[in-house]
Amino acid sequence: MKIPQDWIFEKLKETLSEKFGQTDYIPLVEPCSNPSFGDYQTNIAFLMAGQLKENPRKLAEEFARIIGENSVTFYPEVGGNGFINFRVKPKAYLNAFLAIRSDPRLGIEQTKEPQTIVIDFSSPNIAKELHVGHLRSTILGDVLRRLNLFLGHRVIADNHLGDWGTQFGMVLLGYKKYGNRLALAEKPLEYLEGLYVRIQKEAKESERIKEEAKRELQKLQSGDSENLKLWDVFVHASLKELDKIYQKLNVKFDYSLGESVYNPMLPGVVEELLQKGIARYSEGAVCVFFNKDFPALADKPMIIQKTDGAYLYATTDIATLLFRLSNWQAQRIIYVTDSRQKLHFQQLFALARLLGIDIQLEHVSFGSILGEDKKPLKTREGTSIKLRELLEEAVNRAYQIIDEKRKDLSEDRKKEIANAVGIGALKYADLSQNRILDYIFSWEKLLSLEGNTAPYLLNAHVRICSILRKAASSGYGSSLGFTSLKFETDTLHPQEIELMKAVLSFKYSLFLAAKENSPHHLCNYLYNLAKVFHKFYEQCPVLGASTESSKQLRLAFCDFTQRTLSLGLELLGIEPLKEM
RNA sequence: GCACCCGUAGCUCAGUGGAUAGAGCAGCGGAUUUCUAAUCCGUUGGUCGCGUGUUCGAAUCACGCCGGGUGCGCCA
Repeated sequence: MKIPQDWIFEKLKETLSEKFGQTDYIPLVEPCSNPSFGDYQTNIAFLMAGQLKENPRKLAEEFARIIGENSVTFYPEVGGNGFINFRVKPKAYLNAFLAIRSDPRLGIEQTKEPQTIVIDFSSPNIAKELHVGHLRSTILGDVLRRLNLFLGHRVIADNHLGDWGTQFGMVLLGYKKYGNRLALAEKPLEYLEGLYVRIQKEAKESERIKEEAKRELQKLQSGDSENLKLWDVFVHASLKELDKIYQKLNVKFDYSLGESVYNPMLPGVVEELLQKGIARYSEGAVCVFFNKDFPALADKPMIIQKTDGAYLYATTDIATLLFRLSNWQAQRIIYVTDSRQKLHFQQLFALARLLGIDIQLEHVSFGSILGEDKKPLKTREGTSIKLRELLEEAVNRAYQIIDEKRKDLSEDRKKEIANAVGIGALKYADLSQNRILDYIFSWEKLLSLEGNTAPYLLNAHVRICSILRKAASSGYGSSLGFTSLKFETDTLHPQEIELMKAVLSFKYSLFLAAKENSPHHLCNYLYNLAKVFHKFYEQCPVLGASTESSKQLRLAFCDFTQRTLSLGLELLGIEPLKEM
């Protein structure tokens, strides 16, 4: 659906082609850098001036004259050296709002070119507990899944589990040496990780242990029935525990195809690459070299088979890529992993090109989570923090705040709210930051009720819900169905206009977040919307509005803002609480 | 050694070719018999790491330097 900003864009394009005979320029229309200039600005005159060798100011004035005053904007003003500034008529905002307000998708169309997108995220090594390091991939990937689904794509969320790697050699050996069926049944992941750590330590000190672990792995990979049986037990125990965490985080997958699935395909993959001359033997290992077409990878070969015949992470990733292509007809694959794997994905993508695969491949990388000392977040003992414990602490801290502020609520309700606020705050702290950067983890900032935080957004949502509840109890039902009244635009409060402007621009934040795989654009938008709403809330009484039509219109603003916040939070994987 | 990422207010961060660089926190000063103050308003605070260039215009692009991080043939 068209909003004033779209209208301005189209008007400019129309003017370009009809009056200037230009179809190449794409005018940039954005909110004015300073509100005193107007609502929206465009730099089109600068773009054209360069090539046409004209004075930008003169061009801008010509645009202004041609467009003139119209149903959407007042007469455009030319500012600076050639900016064209548009001031939107309140009536145009109101019309756009009224046209959009009953749309369940809030005026956002589904894409006309749906793609099949595979998102590879979370992807932990199993037989070990999830730790902080898994948090970013898990929630970032989940948001990308939600976002692309909402925009109308076919999305396949695939948890590429590390269920076949070296850790199993250690765990198998550990279990055979110190195994305890009861302990395994009780706390599977903790127990398995304990075994892993123990053997890893022993292996560091003893070559013999190292060899034994390696042998257990080889036995597993060559189909030894005892080891396979144990492996199966370990995997299932791990998955059960993992699911608990995913459930707490409200993260869902369509598939959880681990590395073991691709294991049978690996010899064929290597064989094919050798045959095609893409790979060759080097120092006993099979390598892919990227000499000519990929200068950045010139001296960075990709090893796909070790001297001892074993396959690697890279080999599995190639098999996985081929699988996703042939079984799912993937048109785009997004890998959500930390930025240290950048080189690996450059190699993988380059190899895909060598194989003639030309689908969209993206590495959505992200930085590390640091402690307040700017070093990787660790426990006091120096071990990595378990995700399970991090979630518990977030919820506990939220509970303490709620317990303090809401003595009136039942115990169960307080727990529910603490859960949503704690987990939401944890997710939001991560998502609201540019993913490329490392970020510094701070409980204080996380659960603060001020600033760019989940609790602040939730609070705005809660307040609106409270108004809507009160309205409903006095007969205003769902404001979606409210009667058609005539709304006077000249009595609109500036904050009402601000609020309309804010809710109408929701779609741009979604498009940007999806295009750049960066949810923080959506967070910034929602934060601004919550701020604008709070201002409106301070200055414009809703239930106590001076006229009936004003009251109903303000209820409609509340309703639409509520739905926008609610959808935005849901896309971020945060539960939009109705009270807190 | 080479490659990539980062450097913006005391702190945490937005802003990646547009006008006078923004927010939050912290600090200071105000507002509440509330549509939930879990809020709002005002205010202090900047050689955008440094230098040179490209451009009508640079925090943003190019090159060089400084500082921090990450990666670089048998880990994932």
